[in-house]
Amino acid sequence: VANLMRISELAQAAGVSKRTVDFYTNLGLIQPAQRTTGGYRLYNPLTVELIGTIRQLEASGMALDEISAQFAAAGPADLAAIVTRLGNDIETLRTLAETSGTAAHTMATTLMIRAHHLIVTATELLIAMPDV
Amino acid sequence: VANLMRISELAQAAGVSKRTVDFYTNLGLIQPAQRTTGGYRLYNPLTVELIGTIRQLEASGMALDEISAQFAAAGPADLAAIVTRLGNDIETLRTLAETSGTAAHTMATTLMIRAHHLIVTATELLIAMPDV
DNA sequence: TTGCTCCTCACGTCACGTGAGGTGGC
DNA sequence: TTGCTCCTCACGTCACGTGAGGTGGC
Repeated sequence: VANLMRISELAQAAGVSKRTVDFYTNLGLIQPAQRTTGGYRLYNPLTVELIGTIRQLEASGMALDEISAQFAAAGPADLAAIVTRLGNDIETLRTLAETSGTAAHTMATTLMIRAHHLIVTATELLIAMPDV
Repeated sequence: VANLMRISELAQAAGVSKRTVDFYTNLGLIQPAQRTTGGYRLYNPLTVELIGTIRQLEASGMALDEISAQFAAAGPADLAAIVTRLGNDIETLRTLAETSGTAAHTMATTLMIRAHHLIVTATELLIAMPDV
């Protein structure tokens, strides 16, 4: 196990404060790969990406404890099933969109933009997320 | 204009406290259709549904000021375009889903479930939202 | 010694309300 | 008068950090 990072290196590389790394560690969102005999945390460099992922998820509106719960989640959920269901529901929405009042239309658009952000974030995760 | 409601009727019908109706009114999220000469607010009964919509949007993670901004938004956004884009991006995600690690898979599933909630909410809006 | 780290306790900020109390309409 | 309403100022709670300060490792 080479190249483990101390907190300030990690913070710098991830673009957050040391305090935030400390905070996330205490929440259990990230864990040091090991500790020195003196108790210094030593992080796997992949944690840099993991922090990036956490920030993305936060920006998508997930609370830290939800993110934490997901990282701890046991089995692989059925992503394919939910994606299929999503596709179907979008078809429903598409037809509805053609005959709706403007106020609802505007609100719905906002929701769909948010949904789109989530989908983009999920895609980026599948492409880039380290399996820490 | 018949059947205007006072604050306690509205609160009761919408299932929120009078204080909350007051709060939303002050934020401009809802408006009384008129006021009595003494200043009592009189709300359109459709406001009951509107409050329901607001609660749904809140539950979907929208902040009140965003909801407010959307109600105030001018033009009809291009819902059809964003829905189409969403559909395309879901196709991308579907193919990715077949070859992803479990950690990313689990996170992505969570995001998709949230996206699905947004889509369901948007659909319900298009079906039910009063154009207040 | 110097600068780094850990830990803990407290504080800061923001969103979303809620309480209370004085005021006037009904 | 009674109960309703308005308004305002303050407080409560929770999430997400951040500050500061004492401690020990490097």
